[in-house]
Amino acid sequence: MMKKTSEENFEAVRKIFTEYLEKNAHRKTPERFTILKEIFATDGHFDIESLYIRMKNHKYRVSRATLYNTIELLLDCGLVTKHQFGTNYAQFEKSTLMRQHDHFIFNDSGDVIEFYDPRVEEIRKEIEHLYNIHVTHYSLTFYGNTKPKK
Amino acid sequence: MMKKTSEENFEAVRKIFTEYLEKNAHRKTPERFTILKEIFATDGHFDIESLYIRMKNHKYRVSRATLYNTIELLLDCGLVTKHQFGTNYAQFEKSTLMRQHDHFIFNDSGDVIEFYDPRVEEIRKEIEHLYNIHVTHYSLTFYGNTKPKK
DNA sequence: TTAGATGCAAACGGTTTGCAGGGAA
DNA sequence: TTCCCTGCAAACCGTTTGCATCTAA
Repeated sequence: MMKKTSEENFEAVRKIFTEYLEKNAHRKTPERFTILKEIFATDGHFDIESLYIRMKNHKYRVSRATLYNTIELLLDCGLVTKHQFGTNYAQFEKSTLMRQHDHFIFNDSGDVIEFYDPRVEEIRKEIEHLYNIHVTHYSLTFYGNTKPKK
Repeated sequence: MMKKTSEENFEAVRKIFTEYLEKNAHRKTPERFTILKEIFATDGHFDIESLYIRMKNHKYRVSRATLYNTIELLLDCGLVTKHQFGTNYAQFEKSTLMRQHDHFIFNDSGDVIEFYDPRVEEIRKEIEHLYNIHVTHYSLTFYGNTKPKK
């Protein structure tokens, strides 16, 4: 089976966003799609300020207000997820089609390792059952350093 | 075996703080111990602003700067832990002698359920081994609602 | 045509910083 | 007496809001 090209993948993403906007009677403005494209053109985590600067460098006329506005829509339709890694500003991550994952953050550099562990899902189910609650989202983050040499 | 009174427990806490201050050549100011006392006199999570207001209501002369300063010391000696529950302000929790626990946050009210699950520790060990890293701290938080009635 | 979206700048709110005065050692 | 710590207020910075203008529908 052929791997999808990133263009094809982005078309799928664009379609999800388009349908979300139509369904919720939001306008399909060029700004919104430009922001979507910029986010999906880069890997890793980002914050609003760095996205703003990146778009400015690409000569796009955009305001922070619109970035915050659009991120909100992208969160709502699940194309982007939000993290608060212990700092007082939010970081974001484009959603991938790959499975759920968690994070390890290096204390000094802020670098990120992503990992997956099925036991988190088991814990979630047990918590839901135990307290009769419904989990909408969660966050598991480990913080630390590279292991010191012996 | 008799349960310790809260006074006895607080004496233990005061001692930890005192020894920490002495060991690190920090002054044992009355403000620092008043803040410690105020924090341990109340249950649940708190943020700096509510602690500030609480102390003002108790007619203590205290500044936000000193609260931030002192909280930093309390974090450093492990008497307080810091959380960032998806908001853009920090919340704190006095350390208990009980075992490690994690959190469930109600989306609407912000209310907190604490729970413990040993599998988190297993995940931590595996992550450390897998990536050759050392975990200094971590955060597992579920967010959600009460289960809707059928 | 019009209500929703945008860019800009000011406002907001939690946190940090600068500084003169105060007090622990 | 020293210099760390305090209270106060201003600065800082990520985020939100108000508003005139623009534009998708």
